[in-house]
Amino acid sequence: MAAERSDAARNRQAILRATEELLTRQGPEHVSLDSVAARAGVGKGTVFRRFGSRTGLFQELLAERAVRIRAAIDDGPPPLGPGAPPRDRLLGFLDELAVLAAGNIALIAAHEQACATDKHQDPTYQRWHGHVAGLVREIRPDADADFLAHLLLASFDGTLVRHVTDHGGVDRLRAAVRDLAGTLVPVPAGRDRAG
Amino acid sequence: MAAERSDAARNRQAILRATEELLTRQGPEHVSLDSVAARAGVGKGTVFRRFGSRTGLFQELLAERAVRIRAAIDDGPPPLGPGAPPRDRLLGFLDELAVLAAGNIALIAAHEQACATDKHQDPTYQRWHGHVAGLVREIRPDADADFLAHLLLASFDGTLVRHVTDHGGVDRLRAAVRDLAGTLVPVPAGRDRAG
DNA sequence: AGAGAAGCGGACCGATGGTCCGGTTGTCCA
DNA sequence: TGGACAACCGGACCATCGGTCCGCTTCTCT
Repeated sequence: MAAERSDAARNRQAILRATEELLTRQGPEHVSLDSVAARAGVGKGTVFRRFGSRTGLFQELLAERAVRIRAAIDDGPPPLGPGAPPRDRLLGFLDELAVLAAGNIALIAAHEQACATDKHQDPTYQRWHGHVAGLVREIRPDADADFLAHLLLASFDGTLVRHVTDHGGVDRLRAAVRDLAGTLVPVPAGRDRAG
Repeated sequence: MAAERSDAARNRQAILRATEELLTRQGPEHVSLDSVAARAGVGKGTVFRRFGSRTGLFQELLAERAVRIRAAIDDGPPPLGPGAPPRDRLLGFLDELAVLAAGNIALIAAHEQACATDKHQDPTYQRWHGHVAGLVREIRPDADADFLAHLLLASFDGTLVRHVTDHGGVDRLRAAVRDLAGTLVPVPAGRDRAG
């Protein structure tokens, strides 16, 4: 795993930026790898050599956007980072994801489309799922944490996010997710959130 | 809207059966319209004339599989049909969907893939969503019923269903969905389901 | 039986993801 | 500084797939 050659690194960046740009400019369905290559000013072969496939490209782009959250969870301050009560960590994490998703709808949609068959194989998704499932399991050992984690993450499905934020903005999504997770995961002791 | 010509009706059936067959025989991704046409013994044009598009074909196939549930909800006996308490109707409906989904994984997956961009436009999905959202709204007027309904239906995402039923069978899915909906939707008065 | 509409099939098209290889460029050592 | 080698580049090329089109066939109705 020697370091990338300088031209290779430059091209990788060019491709990523070009993809971002095209994603925000037009619907995610209309971003073909030809157009990405053209906009990045590289050959199509270069795109595939760097990212392996359409799927790989969007996976890497998502990973890049999610790196901040990842760091915050692994060793950031509470409530996201280790140390806080599991329920707080869960709600905090999902709130971060809501913001991320709302701000990257096109990317999310493209990512889903590209990963269609093997959605659960994506490293970023797996990390998210592992984190959520772990927290859920901690709080509700009786529940099907694996399933619930997948379901909670389904809140950030591209179509759904677009639909929700179109009528109510980011805050509607955040509120809905908070309510959802808050209801699914009991408060350790005491009162629940009254509407 | 005169009745279909007899050869047209025959071909429609042939196409639907061929699609079913290919879906169960191989992965949903590998069912191309060429192969459907070939297996049905008709020309490709016929497939498109009947169903408009790949999306239309899978939508119609799903509608056909769901017609039983639809009838049960519109004017069947409780708890699915009108008359039962909303919570019972909701849990009953979701349980039916769980069984349907588990028994038609390939179709569900193909349908999702085909409807990728406009998942929420599918008539069957809209009907399901409307039903669920209505019931949720009835029980929890304070909640974001629209969002919750989409999320509850996300339990039947193809990838998820396959994953869950692969490790635990239909019953795991049914139990998980029952627990999920049961938790999200409060019991009118009294105790909740322990363990 | 005959006429006209409805339907048929498969050649054809454009787009797209993915591959390949002859030529180019960066890197590293002398 | 120069040269040799590996890594990399680009874009022509390929296969597949959803979707269209139109000349020919078949059903239906009188």
